[in-house]
Amino acid sequence: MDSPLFSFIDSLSPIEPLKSTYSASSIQAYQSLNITSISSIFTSPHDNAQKELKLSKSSFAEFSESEVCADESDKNKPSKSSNAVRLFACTSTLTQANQKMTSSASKGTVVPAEGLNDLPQPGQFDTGSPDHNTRPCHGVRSDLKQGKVRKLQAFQTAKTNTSEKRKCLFSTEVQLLDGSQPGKLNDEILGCEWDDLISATSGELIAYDEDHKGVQLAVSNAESCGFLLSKLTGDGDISDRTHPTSSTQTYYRELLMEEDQTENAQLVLDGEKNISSEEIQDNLYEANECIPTDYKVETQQQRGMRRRCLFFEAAGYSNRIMQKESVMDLSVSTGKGKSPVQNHPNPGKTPSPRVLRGIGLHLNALALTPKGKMICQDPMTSLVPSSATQQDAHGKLLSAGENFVNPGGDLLELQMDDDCSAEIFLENDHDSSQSNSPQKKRRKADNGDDGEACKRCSCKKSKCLKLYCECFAAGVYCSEPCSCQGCLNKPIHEEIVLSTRKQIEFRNPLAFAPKVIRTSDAGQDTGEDPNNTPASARHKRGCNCKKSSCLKKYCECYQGGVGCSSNCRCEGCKNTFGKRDAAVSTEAEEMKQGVGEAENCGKEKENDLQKANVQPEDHPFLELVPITPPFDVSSSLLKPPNFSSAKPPRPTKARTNSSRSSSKAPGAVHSQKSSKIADSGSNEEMPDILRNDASPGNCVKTSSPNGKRVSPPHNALSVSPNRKGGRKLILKSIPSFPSLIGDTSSGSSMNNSQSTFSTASPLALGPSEAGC
DNA sequence: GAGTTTGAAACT
DNA sequence: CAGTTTCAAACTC
Repeated sequence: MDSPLFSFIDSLSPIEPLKSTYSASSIQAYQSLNITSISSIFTSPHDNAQKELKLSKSSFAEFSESEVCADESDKNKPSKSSNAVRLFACTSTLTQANQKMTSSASKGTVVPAEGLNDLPQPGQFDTGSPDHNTRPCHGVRSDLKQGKVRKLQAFQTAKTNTSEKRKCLFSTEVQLLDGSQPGKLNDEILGCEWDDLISATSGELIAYDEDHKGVQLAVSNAESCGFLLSKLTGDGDISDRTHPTSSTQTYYRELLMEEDQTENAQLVLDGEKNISSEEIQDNLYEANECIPTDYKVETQQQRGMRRRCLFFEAAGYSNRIMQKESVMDLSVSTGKGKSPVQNHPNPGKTPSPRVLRGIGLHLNALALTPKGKMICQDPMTSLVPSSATQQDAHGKLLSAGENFVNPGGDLLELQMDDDCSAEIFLENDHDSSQSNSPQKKRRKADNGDDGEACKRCSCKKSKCLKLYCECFAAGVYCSEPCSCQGCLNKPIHEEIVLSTRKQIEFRNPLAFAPKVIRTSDAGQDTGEDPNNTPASARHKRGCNCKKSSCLKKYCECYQGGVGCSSNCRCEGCKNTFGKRDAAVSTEAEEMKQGVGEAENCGKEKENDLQKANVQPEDHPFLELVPITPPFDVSSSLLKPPNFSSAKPPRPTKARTNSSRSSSKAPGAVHSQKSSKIADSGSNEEMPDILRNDASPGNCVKTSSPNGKRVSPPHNALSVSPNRKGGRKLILKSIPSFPSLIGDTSSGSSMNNSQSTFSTASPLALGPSEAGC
């Protein structure tokens, strides 16, 4: 901070305080933002990826050169709005040179108007071509990141000028452009700058970056954008800002600390407060941001992934793991470890944030259906921090997957999609999605192995604004691969999409919730015993199959790789993953709790056997299924609120749940084990989700939510007295989740933030983002 | 690739 | 809330 650079920068930062403009715009953006943000959220990851790619490649180069110059000049003068972005990039270059800029909060004002303006104006980006999407995303993300950045910066005390930050953000691009710098930049990369920019927008901050020549922020920004969107949508943002959760703060602090903060004074900026939820999210992403330039690409992809991927959650989870374990890798690449994530002593925290991102529950469901395919794609990207090369990323992902116990299965799948993600995104970015092009799909399929990996719809009458549309249901924007007609599920129509989403959610709060809930155990189980996993997971609503005997994809349960449960109203159920009767019995047992355990065991065993027979061979996904838990986690973040508000989609389920819940205590399942207690009847679903979430992180595994069905025998957990051991377990997981998120703040804080989000933005795109 | 089947989603 | 219609995916040929 103190370094001459600082002073130098300060002198440089002629950039006028765009704050006002920026802040105003930013604010507006936030407020209105949701739309943009939403779009960003929904925007298919593909788009983002594309944009990023473009930027990284051609754009960067261009920017780097022309813009850089401009940047310098810009530094003194606010650049043009449109150019702002580029300028940022340029600035990034500058930043590279000077990167360390500290702007005090007071300086925050310094933020270059241009950049700020630009950033704040997501709309501009959006309007643009497919690229727009990316840009907007950046903007959004930048905003999101800003929060993070703020935190980081704040923590760092470093005060970077918004302009600088902007630069940084773009710098990442620049870096990309400049092949030479990447290495250095990587080190420097800090999402911070972006964050700073964002923060600047928010007005809070000031960020500064020190050395971070390049800023990968852009990448993180994209992600952050998603968060922002979610935040925005969620209102939570504001609330969060106003009331930063202790946990978040702590988290940020830690992040900051981890990063370079040591270098920078640990000042807490005003922004810190503001950071709150957003920051949290950002933090989550931060890891990504932090990731070295190399990761940038991946991160970008991740964006797309997030949006799209159902596995989002899983990805997030995996990311966590990745970060934790792989963090080292990242740090290595980055060299400086500025990325909080990497540095984070507490991997858990960082991961948790990501997990939060994973919010997109829907995705889970989708993911399930795709069976891994989808998962593969996005998750991969999302999971992978961002390695220099995708391949690396893959490797990382894989590694990450390995690391993940539960997610592991997911990870595998994720890997698959590298191709898909990249290509798809690229293609998707364009609006073409609407245009019917089965070919695209094919392509995806071809590329992704699983054509399904990438979600694509063929809607003709629904305009992709109904749950009929898989993309929409998954919380992702339609992309090129889609062969839909009259598609309105595009970033350009964010508002429409959001409003529609809200309507649907209003009608059915769980509409976008993951259809299949997996117990945390599932992952483990799957890993260990494929048989169990399926059992663990259950379709929330349950199916209503009559002719398919729950043996075809028509059956959502089957499609999701889960057995039918008491919630199902199917006739002649022959679900290989678990028959309804069995499920019912299991539930009954659960109801009985301890009492019927023995019986359940027997039944479950049978089920398991069946499953075992079927699953392994027939349903690879089962493994995938475990993924859901992670998603759930993320989803839990978003959705919990929703759930709270949400009405049980179907009374029947609710009923069952309620009955179950009765035994369980709502909410608070702070301790994992306590989770048992926790199940609140009301939240059964939520709990499940949460459970899932928690599971990944915690031990969910230990307890098998699945318990219901899965084999109680297998898991003592199942034994859980409560009607559904699995669920109980889930609850447990929930508590754990919070803990993961922020040890400091504790789950509660997290929960709050989450809840706010969820509530705030029905869209939540979290999912989409998460989505991947 | 076209047509049919299926069951969820949406509507009444 | 129940019944019907609409819709798009899944499936079949």
